[in-house]
Amino acid sequence: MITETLAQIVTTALESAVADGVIDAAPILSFERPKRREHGDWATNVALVAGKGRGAPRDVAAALVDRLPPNDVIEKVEVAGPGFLNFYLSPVWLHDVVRRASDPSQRFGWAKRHSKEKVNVEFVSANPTGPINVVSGRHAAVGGALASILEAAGYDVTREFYLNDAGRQLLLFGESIAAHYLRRYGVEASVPDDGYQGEYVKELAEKIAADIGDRLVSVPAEQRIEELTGIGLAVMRVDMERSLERFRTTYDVWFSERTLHETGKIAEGVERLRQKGLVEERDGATWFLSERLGDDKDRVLIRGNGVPTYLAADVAYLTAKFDRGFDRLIYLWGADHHGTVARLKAATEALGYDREAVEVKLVQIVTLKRGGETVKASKRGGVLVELDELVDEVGVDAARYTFLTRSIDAPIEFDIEAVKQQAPDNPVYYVQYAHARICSILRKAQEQGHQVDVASADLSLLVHPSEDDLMRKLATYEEVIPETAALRAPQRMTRFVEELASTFSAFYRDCKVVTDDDALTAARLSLCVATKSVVASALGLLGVSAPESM
RNA sequence: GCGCCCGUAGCUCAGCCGGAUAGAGCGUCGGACUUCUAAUCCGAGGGUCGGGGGUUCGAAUCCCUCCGGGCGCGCCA
Repeated sequence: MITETLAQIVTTALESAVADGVIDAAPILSFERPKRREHGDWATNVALVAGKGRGAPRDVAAALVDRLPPNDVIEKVEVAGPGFLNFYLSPVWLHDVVRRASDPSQRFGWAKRHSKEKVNVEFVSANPTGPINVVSGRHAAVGGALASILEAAGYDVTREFYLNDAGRQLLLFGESIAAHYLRRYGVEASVPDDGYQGEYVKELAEKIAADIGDRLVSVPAEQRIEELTGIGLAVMRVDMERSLERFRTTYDVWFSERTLHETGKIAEGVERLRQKGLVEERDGATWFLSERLGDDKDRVLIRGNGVPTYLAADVAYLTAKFDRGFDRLIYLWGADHHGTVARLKAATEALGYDREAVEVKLVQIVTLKRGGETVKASKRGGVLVELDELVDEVGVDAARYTFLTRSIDAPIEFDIEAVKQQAPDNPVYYVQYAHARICSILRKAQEQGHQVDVASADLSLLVHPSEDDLMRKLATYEEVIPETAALRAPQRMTRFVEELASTFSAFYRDCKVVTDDDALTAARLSLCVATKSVVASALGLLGVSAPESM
């Protein structure tokens, strides 16, 4: 990457300046891309930092310029403003970018060296007691994009869904199905007050009845509920997976909470904590002394009735993940779960793992609205906006893109009517249109007998400011991937691809690609191919399609 | 009361790991299609970056404080 080369050059100058007593020590060196074109290709503030207290950062900057070793990268250096060093690079590096970017098999922008770090990204993990809703859709879009971007940044990533297929919620779900099932056969029954009221439960019960008939009507209630829970769970599980796949969200692992209970892992986890002296029996329950490890208060692991809490399962699950060899666990949780982060971190430390290896990203609330009216999404209450419904209305691309332009820290007000209405104006189409347009140009070039051969094209013909801008924008992709991954901020990728599309549009406006000038046409076609490849790559990481025509 | 998040253009939001003149989309107003895709482009208008204080050569960005909004503070998940 060009910044590495620049860093080497400037470091040499810094060392020389230290040796000569111009500055005391070489500060941390960083480069940034100036917002304004006249500030060069890359800038650094080292002189400002190193000159601190010495009064004249500009003098330090000038001294550094004098000490830059000879090289074939930097075309010009200027000392600017309070003491910035602005570097203007030789166009050769941009040509190199175009060549590398134009070949999709080279995966331009992706990490060259693969980290050994194994990362587990767990996201959505919704209760399997109802269809995937719009809120989970945000998690699916963000988690999936984040996982892909981490992969591009060189991590070994596993996408995981934690299936809460145990516990009270599931029982309530089973009881709710059973009530509808019985009523279907004329037996009086009602859904528990705290059960699942949604219409889909009735449909589910009827579907099951159609499959298995009335054989569960006359069996003991306990058996009926157990069997219906199992069948209902399996149906919902398939349904969720299908909705998520339709939303271009796939998983490597569906991890069942139930297996933790059945294999004794939960009891083991409690024992491990007990051995650390962090478990205490109190009021008939088993407590984790998490307050000692930074939590607000101690937490119950095993209730008085012998049933483990969600935390106990989390402890076992945490262990299971580390046992599978992961170095880092990223959890995407709804912001309403932030209160449980401290206990998970406490458990991490208690079990002897690195606190920092567990990273909980809180995805802020999605407030659902429908025509201005707030709807409280709740599976149990029966009010929900299904992801499938959103996809039916606005399509996968627009839905994903809408979620991916926002920071996970930003609460989203999601008015489904407004989103449907605005769908045609969604910026995603702008980006896709740019891609389709490039494809159209390439088709036209081919019709006219132009061959695209980036290797032999004379890229030094690309001298128009719009060509220059486009090459520079392409070059930034190499920083966008690692930055987006490091900040866990998929919206950066969305912004980037939008800017790239916009920069391409300016190029399209100013520079006719297919002309009688064969050499220039070849150069511009190369730029088109590179742009197409980067747009497709970025959209791919976001899970958005890149159409050949629109 | 305590904790976490948010407050930036009319609306929805980027920018926040300190940098040079704060951005985008939508909306509004005015322009551009015999042209490689007008799902586009060009231009205009629009801002006490919630208020105040501090740190710094430099603050939308870091710290403190206040105000406003959201979420959470269970032997629920």
